Amino acid sequence: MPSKPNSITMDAVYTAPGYLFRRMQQIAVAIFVEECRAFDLTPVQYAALIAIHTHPGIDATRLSAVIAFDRSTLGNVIERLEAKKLIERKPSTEDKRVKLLYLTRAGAALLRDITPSVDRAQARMLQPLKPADRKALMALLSQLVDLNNEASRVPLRAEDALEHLGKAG
Amino acid sequence: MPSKPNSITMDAVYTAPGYLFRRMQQIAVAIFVEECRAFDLTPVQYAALIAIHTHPGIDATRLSAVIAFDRSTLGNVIERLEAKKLIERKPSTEDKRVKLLYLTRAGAALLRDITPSVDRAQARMLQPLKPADRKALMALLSQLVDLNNEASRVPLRAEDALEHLGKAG
DNA sequence: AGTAGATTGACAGCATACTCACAATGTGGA
DNA sequence: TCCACATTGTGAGTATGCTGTCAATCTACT
Repeated sequence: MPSKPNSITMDAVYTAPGYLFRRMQQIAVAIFVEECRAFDLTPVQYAALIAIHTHPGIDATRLSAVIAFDRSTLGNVIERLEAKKLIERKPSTEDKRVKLLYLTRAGAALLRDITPSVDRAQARMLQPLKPADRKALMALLSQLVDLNNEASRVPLRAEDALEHLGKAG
Repeated sequence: MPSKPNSITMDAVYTAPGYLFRRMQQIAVAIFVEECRAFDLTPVQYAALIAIHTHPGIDATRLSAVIAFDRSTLGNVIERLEAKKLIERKPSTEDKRVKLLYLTRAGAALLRDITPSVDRAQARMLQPLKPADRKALMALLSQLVDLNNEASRVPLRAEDALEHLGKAG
């Protein structure tokens, strides 16, 4: 079924990098949610919990840099995590604008319990590929994400997380 | 900077396939929007326009299958495209439930004019990689998306688009 | 013919993901 | 000191992306 020359076809969509990235993200989220259904946690909420666990007492702005997540959106995510009693917000004594984030005991427990499900989800995403191809894909994608970091609206700033250590009480 | 054994660190996030897919999608959308700012068109709206151009008279349900896009969301996308006068909705004479989708003259013109910008955006997404690596990444990702098609909530059904041909007036 | 079940588009609701704007607060330079 | 500027959290607004449900309609089976 040859297409007319000069005509726009669906190939312009199906073979475009952007389309493949969108599809893969869709698939990844679907697999994550399915595997973690029992815990009622989204991929973003999981990333936020991990970051707060790794950097107790981090504030929202720094958290957004650490997980490359828009600050406005993060506000809602934090609200939901707080409503589920997985994290706590405590005002900083040094800066009245800042609210520091901590895992609750329930949050820490959930993080421990959900790990096997998350690992299963991550494995499932790559499962259809041969092991060597999985490694190759991850290597290329890591590179590309790193090299394109500044192109996104919210670049990843992993080192930002360390700043609060000098200030915290 | 060694981490404690048994402790959960940010590596659990940064090296996870799901996180890389999310980051890459974020970056891809940012680049697309930036390149196509003059046309005020999102990646999803672009995909929908291409699909309607390729399959004039398609209905919303089949369109959602052709671009692997959730039907509920697609309703809003169609509304916005209609508001911008890029597409038209005409009731089907054969099935009173169905509304058939067509590009307007303005929609066709925009599709023609935006193509260079879209191509530039797609190229920019992969630019940081060496040409051979770009090909390798796209090949692996195409494979993975295809093999994982059923895992997503809205699997791609490219062949669905052909069904309306037998029915249309 | 008539009805059970499927399909279609629409709607409500939740969760990302971004824009811009704003008040409260903090910081550094004149 | 005081004032311009930056930062922090928050809010409104838009756009995906999903879950449901619903009425209208169509199809297939009896």
